[in-house]
Amino acid sequence: MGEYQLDVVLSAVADPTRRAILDRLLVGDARVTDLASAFPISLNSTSKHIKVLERAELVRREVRGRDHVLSLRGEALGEAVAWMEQYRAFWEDRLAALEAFVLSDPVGDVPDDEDPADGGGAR
Amino acid sequence: MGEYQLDVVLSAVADPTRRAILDRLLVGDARVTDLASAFPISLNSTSKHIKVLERAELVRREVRGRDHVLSLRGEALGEAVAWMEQYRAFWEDRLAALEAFVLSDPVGDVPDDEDPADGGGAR
DNA sequence: CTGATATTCACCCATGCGGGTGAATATACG
DNA sequence: CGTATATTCACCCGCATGGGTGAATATCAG
Repeated sequence: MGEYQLDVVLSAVADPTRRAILDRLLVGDARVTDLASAFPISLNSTSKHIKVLERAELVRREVRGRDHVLSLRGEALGEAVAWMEQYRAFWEDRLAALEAFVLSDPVGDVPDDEDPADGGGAR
Repeated sequence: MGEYQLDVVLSAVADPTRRAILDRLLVGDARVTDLASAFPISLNSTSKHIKVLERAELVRREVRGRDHVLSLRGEALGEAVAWMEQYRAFWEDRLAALEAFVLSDPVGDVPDDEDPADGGGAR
């Protein structure tokens, strides 16, 4: 839910191997061994990565006899994206805004020195 | 760009303190000291976190004399979100899709065959 | 120049993490 | 039953990381 889960999810996805695992699962479900053989890491290491992804609720495990079938489960990513959306204004509309005032301000009164908001003030 | 930057960005954002710093910058620019005093960590530690955020291109530093003013710079988050969007189908439209075929298939001929993507199956 | 403020640099320390190996444990198969 | 396969458990190792302290390094103010 809150902060903690975001920690778990983001740090889980921060690892390239784990992202690769997720990418692989995007194609279809797979067993631990399948995943292990798809990457240059040991079966054991793969097992650990999976556990991390499981804790982050990014994969679901279905035990079928001796096989553990992993499948994708992206809700957690949805939450992560939701958090990032807060910052959307800082990557989207950014160029648009710049372009906008540049075009609409032939005088050249460019506020290149951003307003320091509240930041500077104190002390 | 590719994989590497995603590593840097995601691991940068995976830390709660760094996310808090970003949240703080959402309100307005701030100096290193301002950020440090806003959290229970030392000035030094704050400086390090900022450097990490800088490497991830999540904050911009403008040196004004002895003050370093930090400001938000979310493009990188945009890329991260772009990566996550790949998995959108696994959290969004999930219920919608389920509901959809349930409603549009009164016969009950559900494609429950071996659709691996589902995984949810019975249990 | 001298002192105060803002940041960083250079270390130190504990912990966590990715990866590896070898031994359990569970399930399938003959 | 016994053997092979699938996963995990228990450790071990190297390294990065978060956090801390104290000493540089800049810049501002007298």
